[in-house]
Amino acid sequence: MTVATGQPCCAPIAREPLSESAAADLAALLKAVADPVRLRLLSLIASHPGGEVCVCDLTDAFDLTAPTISHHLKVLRTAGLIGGERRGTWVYYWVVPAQVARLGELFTPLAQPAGE
Amino acid sequence: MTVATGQPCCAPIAREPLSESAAADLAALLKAVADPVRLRLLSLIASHPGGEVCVCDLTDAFDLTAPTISHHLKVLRTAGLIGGERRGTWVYYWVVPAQVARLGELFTPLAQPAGE
DNA sequence: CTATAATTTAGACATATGTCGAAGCAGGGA
DNA sequence: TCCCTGCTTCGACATATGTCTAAATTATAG
Repeated sequence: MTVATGQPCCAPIAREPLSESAAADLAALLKAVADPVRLRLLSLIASHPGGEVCVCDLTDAFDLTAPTISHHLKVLRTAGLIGGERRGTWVYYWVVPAQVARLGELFTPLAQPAGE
Repeated sequence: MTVATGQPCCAPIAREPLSESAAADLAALLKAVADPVRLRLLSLIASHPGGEVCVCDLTDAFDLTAPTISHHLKVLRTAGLIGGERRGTWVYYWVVPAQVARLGELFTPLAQPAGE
């Protein structure tokens, strides 16, 4: 009848129907990571020792032109998932943990379907 | 220096660079939820007492035609995020927790940037 | 000041995606 | 049997997205 797990019960998504505006907001965030290249970019940046990566290193990891990588980085940045800064000749990017965490929280404690 | 949280440290995405195929696979899953309508649909289904919802109830919640709702449900279903079945006159849908959990796990224990 | 290297911006183009109206397919009743 | 209701499939269409080439921008080195 009631939930069997020790969870605080239910991801936001399962607790109550998402409002139209919350859905739009979250969908925009999800769109930013719903691309193979951007997922890999995010992973590359997040897993890099030091937490920062030079664009030059990112470009080498793909079979894509620099403008394309730049475009994807901009999408991630606009979504607030990464931050970036120019330092001399190179530009460095790092992840913004709080924003990435929003994605995780959305689905995580889902587990059981609502009623059960 | 080392991570300060009690976390098992780092979501898969931050532990090591995602492989090309893993990224493609996960991006497909994320694409399925990276839409305001589908997010709301998933939330409506997940939060419904009983864990099942009739399509007729879903259609009423949106300013969209039935074919469009049907299309979105198919996308969610193809991604394995929901299951569905016809029972007499009506068709019911429910969420598949394991698949939804994959999304949460991807980002959840991220927290700190890798190196720090 | 000019040349070179690292990124981003701009513009173009092909493909993918969201939405609709019309038609097709069950099931349940008269 | 015939029809009506609920849902899906089909085809069309406008918009969004990913990628490229060419050009602009910013910084360092001669």
